[in-house]
Formats: sequence, structure tokens, C-alpha cells
Amino acid sequence: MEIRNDLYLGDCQDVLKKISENSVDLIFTSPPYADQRKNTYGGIRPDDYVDWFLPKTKQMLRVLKPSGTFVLNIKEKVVNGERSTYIMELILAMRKQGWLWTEEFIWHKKNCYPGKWPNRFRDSWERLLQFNKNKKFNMYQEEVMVPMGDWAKTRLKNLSETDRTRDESKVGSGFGKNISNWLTRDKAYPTNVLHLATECNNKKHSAAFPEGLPEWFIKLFTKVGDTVLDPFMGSGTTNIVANKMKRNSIGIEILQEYYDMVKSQVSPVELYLFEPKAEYEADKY
Amino acid sequence: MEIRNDLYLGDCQDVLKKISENSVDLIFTSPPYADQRKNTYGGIRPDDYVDWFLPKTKQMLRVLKPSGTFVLNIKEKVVNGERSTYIMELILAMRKQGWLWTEEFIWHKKNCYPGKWPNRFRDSWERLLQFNKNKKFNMYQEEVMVPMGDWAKTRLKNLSETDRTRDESKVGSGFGKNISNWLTRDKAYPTNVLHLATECNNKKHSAAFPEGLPEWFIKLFTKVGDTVLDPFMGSGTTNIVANKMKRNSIGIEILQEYYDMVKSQVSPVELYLFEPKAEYEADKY
DNA sequence: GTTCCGCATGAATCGATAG
DNA sequence: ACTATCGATTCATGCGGAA
Repeated sequence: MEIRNDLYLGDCQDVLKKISENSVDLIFTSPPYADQRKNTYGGIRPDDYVDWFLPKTKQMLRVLKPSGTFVLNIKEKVVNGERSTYIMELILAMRKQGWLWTEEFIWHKKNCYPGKWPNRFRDSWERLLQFNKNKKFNMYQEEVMVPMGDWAKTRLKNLSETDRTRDESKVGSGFGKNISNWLTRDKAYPTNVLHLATECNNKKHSAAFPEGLPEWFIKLFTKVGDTVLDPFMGSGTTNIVANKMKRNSIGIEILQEYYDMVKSQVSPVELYLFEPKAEYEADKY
Repeated sequence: MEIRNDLYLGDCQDVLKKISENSVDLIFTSPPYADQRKNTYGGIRPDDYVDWFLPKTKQMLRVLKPSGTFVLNIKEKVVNGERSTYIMELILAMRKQGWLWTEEFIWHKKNCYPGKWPNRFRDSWERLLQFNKNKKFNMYQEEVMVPMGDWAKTRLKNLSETDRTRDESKVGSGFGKNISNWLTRDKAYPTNVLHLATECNNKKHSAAFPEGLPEWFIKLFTKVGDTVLDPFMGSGTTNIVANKMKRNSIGIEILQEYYDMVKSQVSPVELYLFEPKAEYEADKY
């Protein structure tokens, strides 16, 4: 099996036009946030952000397969004591563009930036906005099942009685019956809250997000041999992880420095001898 | 000291007009979500939600003190495979109304029910939107400090055995003063992500949120003797908790059944003999 | 080879100071 | 008045060197 890593240097707004429509299974990216990364990316003003971003999402909509998913990692910062509203405006504008806003996952950053202010606590979460082209899309839920903790087992055992009566009295749907099914299982489906620490000790280069973040969504929304795109590649975390997981990857980066760095880490083409499914299941992903 | 619990039966849009302007320190509420609870509240359609809610927030803006805070617990539901956007539209509209959208806390519901859908995971978080009238508002951060992480534990290990026992016993005498530095260093300010389980131990009525939720925000944004308002009282969790914490409370409920139930649980006026500060510090809040 | 401890380092935010 | 820069504040994490 052949796995490709296509890296492009340039503005994704232009580069994306060269990519075939309906060819990408997952877009996972973390664009420069408004008023952030000024020294490297110039910093887009919150008021200008939607206009800056929409032409890019238009191209992403084009290259994404109908069964594909777009996951956008972003978080508004505080401006003048208030949270900016540009992300809400972006979601509303993207819906008009044709996107479906399917879900919002929460990335809970366990080790968020420290600090103390008189009117605010530390910001320890970011948004992971899920967009789709169609209501039907590929999702491989069983790939991201998590071991059911002991607390969950004991809780379900202890409270199944009260839960059952409460549920049936309240909703009357007989939902309590389903709880008994869970007692025998050792794995559970996850929720839409992800707990991951940021990786703050990268000596060479600091990534915007930990590898576990793209890994989780690549597992969930693609299978081996699919294609993953990151139009704001940065340090290439998404592409490197996709490559490790035997997905084709496309990366676009506007800064020469980042582009060169990722280029030196991934090969354009890699060959795998074994059957992808069997080999993949054997490793830790 | 006298603590009042004022309960009103009626639509908060009307009832709020009877309440003096700039008289409330904290509004904490969980309104009926769009298209939810059809059998009890009639169910507001997502498209109508903003228009339905705005006249009420206008009155809330009036009765809130300039130093006060409005915390809105809400979560958009899935309609036809998509997340509704009415909450984002509400935030944008409330800003035009004069509110500042100061912060968005995340309530992570640790024990949401198991369940499975083909294209969606369990929803285990809700929004806690913080609005204010002014950039300056009352916030008592030290009231909600939490135990520190691991590195603090290693520091505490360096203390002698006697120091540690004194530290843990928390008996405040002359000796405790030496340890007071360690006591404060033992705790950290929280973040904007709250981890609370949904309540299971309820009687006949299902509360919208666990007591810990209003408790946390009442601790954070009010002091003893202040006034807390819940314009969508429901089962009265906010009011009952506020009452336990020696805050005056105002509750408004449109349904007779809920109104009567809460009425039977709280007294209109309660007297406290001791100094509020001293007594409050002695208990667990 | 384990475990332990020191240390740098973050998509942060505010308020004051400077241009 | 309005924007840009800087110092102070603060804490979980993982690496590397030490015990």
C-alpha cells in the first residue's frame, strides 16, 4: 500500500484551488486565531476575521468529500474585558456558505496558561467545531472507545435501581433497561468533551495542539488509506500523525520556515507491505 | 440578620417589572431550552427563541446592579442533525441590548447517561454564559479556590510531620499562622471549566442542574446578605441553595405546581442570630 | 533501572507606560 | 483618545539530571 504526503508552500486560499473537489475525507486544522501569533502570521483582527476566513472555507467545502468532515480548532480571546464574538459570526456565515454545523466538541486543556486577574479565571478550554457537507458522513465510533473506568462500573451497579425508576418515571421511555446492557461491557463510547494536556516542552518547536487531538479525530472520521488535509499546517502535527496512522495527508503552509521543517520530517511517498487493517489493529492507535 | 425569600407566580417578563432596578447581585438561571420540555412549558421553537427571550433579558438588565452578574445555563439541542444556532444569535442580540458577554464557562457533566447514535456522541457539557452590565463587577475569587495539583503535594512533603498534621487539621490558633502561607499555596484559583456530576438523589422532581452549580456561582459572585434571582425558578434549586448560603433570593415561576412546591420548602423570612461572616466561614460553603 | 526533584514553558490577561 | 509594548501574575506538564 502506498501512502502519500503532499506538502504545499503558499496561502491555502490559492493552493486549495489546485486540489480536486470531493477528494478529502477529513480536514483538521487550527488556523491562527484572531489577534494571535502576530509575530509569525501577522495577526488577523477580530473584526476582519470572518472576511479573511470565508474564502478559505469555501475552497475547503469544495475539496471535501460529501462523506467527509471538517474539524476546526479555535478559541476567541478576551478583548477589552469581553469575549470576542467572531467565532459565532463565523459559524453563522459558514452555514450560509453551505456547511452544516454538526457538533461542538470541547477540548479541556488540563494545563492551561497560568495567571490571575481580578475579574476572570484561567481559560482552560478550546472549541473543536465539527462541520459537514451532508447529514450522512463517515464516523467510526468504535475506533475511539475508551475503557470503562471502575467508577463507572460501580456507579452503574449501585445506582441502576434508582436510575431506572427515575428515568422511567420522568421520561417514561423505558430507557433504564438499556443501562443493564452497559454493565457487561468493558468499553464505552466517549463523549464530546476531550481531556488533553498541551505539549509545552517541545524543544525544537511548539505545536499548537498535542498529537492526541488530531489522532482522536483521524481515528473517528477516517480509515487507513483515507486523505487528511490541514490547510494551516504549522509545525505539521496533523500531517505527521496522519502519516503515522497510514492516512494520506495534505499540508499547506504559508511560511517557508515551517514548510521546510515539516518537509524534512515526512517522505512524499511511503510503502507498506502488510495489509493495512491487520497492521493497524496491531499497534496502539 | 434577616434573609428574605420572595417567590412570585407568573411570567418573569411581567413579574420582573415589579422589582426595583439595580437591586439584584446575581441572576442565575436555566431557562427552558428551545423545543425542550414541551409538556411543561409549551416548548419554544428554536427560530422563535431569541424573540421570546429578549424582552425578559431586558428586564433582567434593569433589575441587576451595575456590579452584578448574570449567569445563563443553556445548551442548544440538535435539530435535524445540526446544532441550532439560536444561542449564538441570542448572545449577539443581548450585546446589542447592552449586555457585556464577559465569559463562557463550561459545565462538564461527568456522569451523563450512556447512549448511542450513529453520527454523534453523548453530549456531556453545557454552556454557562456570563453577562455583565459593566466591566467592573463583584467577584470573590478566593471563595472558590481548589486544591492544587501534584507539584504542591511534593512541596508539602518537605514539611515536617507535625507541620503536616497541623496543616491538615486546620485548627486556626497561634500555631496555624506559620502554616498559613502553605495553606494559601496549597490552593489554586480554578479555571473556567467546572466538573460536576448531574444530580441523582432527587425526590419527586427533576432539577435542571445539581446544587453545586448555583452554589459555585453564588460563592463567586455574591456575599452573605446579597440578593440572588432566578427568573425561571422551576424546582427552586437556585433559591434553596441561596437560602442555605444566607443570601436573599427571588424566584419567579410560571407554573403553579412548581411554585407551590418551592413555596412549601422555603420561608419568606428567616432570622439568623449570629454575625453572618463568622457563621458562614464556619460551615462548608 | 526506578523514583524523585528542579526547571523551563506555554493560542493568557490586565494595567500601566510609552509613542 | 487610541494603539503598541512590557512587566507581573500564575500553575500543570514532561523532560533531564540526580539520588
